[in-house]
Amino acid sequence: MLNQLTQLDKAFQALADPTRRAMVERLARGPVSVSDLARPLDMSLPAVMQHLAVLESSGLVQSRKVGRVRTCQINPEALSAAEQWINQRRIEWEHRLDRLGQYLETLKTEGEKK
Amino acid sequence: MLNQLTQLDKAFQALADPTRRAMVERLARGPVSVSDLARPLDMSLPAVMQHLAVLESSGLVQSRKVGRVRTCQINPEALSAAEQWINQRRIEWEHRLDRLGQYLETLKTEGEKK
DNA sequence: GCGATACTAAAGCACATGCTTAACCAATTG
DNA sequence: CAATTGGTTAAGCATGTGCTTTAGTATCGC
Repeated sequence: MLNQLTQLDKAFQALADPTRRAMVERLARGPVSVSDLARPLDMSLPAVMQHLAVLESSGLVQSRKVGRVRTCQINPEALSAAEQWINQRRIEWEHRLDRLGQYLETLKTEGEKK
Repeated sequence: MLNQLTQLDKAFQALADPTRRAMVERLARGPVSVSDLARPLDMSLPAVMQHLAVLESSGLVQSRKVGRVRTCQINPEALSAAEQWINQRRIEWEHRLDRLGQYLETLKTEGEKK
């Protein structure tokens, strides 16, 4: 719960870039090699490598090299950590609205008693 | 679905900063004025204003000024847009694993027939 | 072994980000 | 109306980000 905050920083920052989101979208359909990952992207291979490094250091993606080809995979756990942070804020907000609604309802019925 | 990509960039980028996440956490518990929002944060008011500007341009937060006090509120729609993007990638990945599992299961029963 | 393939490492550069301080304005409050 | 409170603007600066190019180093297929 301590260093995890830093992991959230990294996860959201990784997802903030459209190129990296495109990479994640591709990886969600299955593991791919670096050069396959790079093929549809309009930039140099080193640039893609740098994006991959960001994704890996955020924990969103893992990769391992076999022979000369590095294969990348999504890590759903890191993905759901980010998802849950957002989810909790939304839930919290909605509960607040519920309580507010109940309160207003109380005021209303109190008013009717008079 | 077109400009929304840019909105996703902004939403994730907004959430990538721990100060801004702290602000969102505070706002999830209810609307607050700018100076109340700033109070627990260890930085100048202008710095907080700049973070607020980022949150607003991402659509995650809305604010309006009455008299001399600006009150900030969370916008759950923008929050859930980001949440859903992540969710879809995770779902996609899990479905892939399901299909893979079924395929392996098929291979297994095929093998048993022999 | 030898060329092609698949990455990797390093340096450099333009632009964005996250602060700061120093004014400044506009509603309240006494 | 003067002082305070709550917010805003602008400028400046250190550091970070997203590329590029150039120059490698390991495999792989013949």
